[in-house]
Amino acid sequence: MQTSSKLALRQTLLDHIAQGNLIPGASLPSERSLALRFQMSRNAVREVMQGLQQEGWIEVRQGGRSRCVNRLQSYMEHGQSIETSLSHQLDVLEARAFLEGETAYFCALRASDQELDALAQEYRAMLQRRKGQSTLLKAKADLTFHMMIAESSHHLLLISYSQLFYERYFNAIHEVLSTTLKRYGRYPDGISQQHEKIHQAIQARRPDQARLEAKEHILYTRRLLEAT
Amino acid sequence: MQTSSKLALRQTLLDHIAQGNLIPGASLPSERSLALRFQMSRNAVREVMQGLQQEGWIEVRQGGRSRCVNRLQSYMEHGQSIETSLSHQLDVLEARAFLEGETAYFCALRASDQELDALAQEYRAMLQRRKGQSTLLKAKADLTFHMMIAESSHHLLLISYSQLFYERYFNAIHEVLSTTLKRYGRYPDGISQQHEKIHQAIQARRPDQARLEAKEHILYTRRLLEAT
DNA sequence: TTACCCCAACTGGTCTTACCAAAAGTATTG
DNA sequence: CAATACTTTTGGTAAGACCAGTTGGGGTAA
Repeated sequence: MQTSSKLALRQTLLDHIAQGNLIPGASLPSERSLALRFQMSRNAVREVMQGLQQEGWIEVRQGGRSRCVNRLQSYMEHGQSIETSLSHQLDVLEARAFLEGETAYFCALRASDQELDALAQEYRAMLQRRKGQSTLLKAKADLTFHMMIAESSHHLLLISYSQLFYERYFNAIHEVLSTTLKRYGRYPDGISQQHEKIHQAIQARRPDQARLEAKEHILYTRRLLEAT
Repeated sequence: MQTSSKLALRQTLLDHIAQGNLIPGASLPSERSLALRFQMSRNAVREVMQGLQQEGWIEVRQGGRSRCVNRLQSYMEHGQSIETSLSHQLDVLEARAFLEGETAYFCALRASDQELDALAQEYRAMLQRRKGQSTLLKAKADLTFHMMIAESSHHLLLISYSQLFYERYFNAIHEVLSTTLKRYGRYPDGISQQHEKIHQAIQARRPDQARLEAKEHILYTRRLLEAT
């Protein structure tokens, strides 16, 4: 009976990870609370956690919370240099186009109602904030919006990839935005409209439409940069 | 302090395995005794054991003792059919020639004095028993002698390999012995002499000599079979 | 307001004790 | 000698206590 509890706990946690409820970096419930919820001793919980840790799913530190791990990390450990060349930025945007399309697709498909509400709220806040702020903050707000979409996709691979992508290529993305803003003085109408279209498609739960809009949005940005 | 104990215990066990003191199939000390010996809680011991189990070093069953595992097992899981054809038997003997040579070498090099005594005792017993017994028992006695040499080699890879070898190819080996005995009516003098030479070389702790004799011993058997 | 620091609560790490369940060993019995 | 029943041993689980870091919030000072 207790052995099945251990398996149940393990499976539950793995499911949460696989389904994107426990995204990389998110903290797991404490051992004590899990023991309580699953009606098992903390001892048994620890053994499950240790197993998951050993398999590279979670990260455990004394005192701190246990965290879900981004398993793609090791695949990105090559080449620390973040290129700022034009060709590299174009490459980044090409990859991002695919990524954004898929995350938008799965977000529209899988996001919970609460997540959609939160997304709408963040979107409105982004519109407000956009009026008078530094380029850096605008870029951050932009990324936050896109990251929320990614996190609501409940797609482990996409979430992991997005995290690393934004972490690693933030400078490149910021550069693009900076260049674009410098040229137009403000967000081009195209970009604002595209954000709006993406958001509407997601809220309407139209996955294919969301994918199309998101992909086009990035490719539009790419064309702007390319025209330099 | 306790963390270092865990690492120490883990390293100690792994060392014992690597050095052939804990051969595959051998049982480990109980959790309670290890906790006592290493001055740590049984809890901590269990975590170490579980780690080793997860990495495939040991096998744990409730009630029974924990056992060291033969990690080569999975590499030998192909082809269940034990061929008794001549060509296959010759192949087996060729592989065995190398194996016996190496085990004899490391046995002469690394065996403890107690192990050499036990080997001498087994050798004498084998000589006595050889006089009037079934072919099957003679084959078993022969394999026991060779297996003792392998176990005294303190060479994890050779021990693991020998175990699987004898387990899997016992029938083939028995067949060879049976054919040989049928033809000569008894152990050929060559074989007895070779056993004697191997044993003496090991007891004299002359590794190269032991390897030479052991290899020659098997190749001699192989030639006998080949001459069929 | 902002930045910093400190302390209480929280979380993982370990130890102890007790009891259960399965295997292994031992004595008994046919 | 073999089969059986009993006892011991061993791993599995639980509960409680305490230690050792981390976290986060409130207070203080700049």
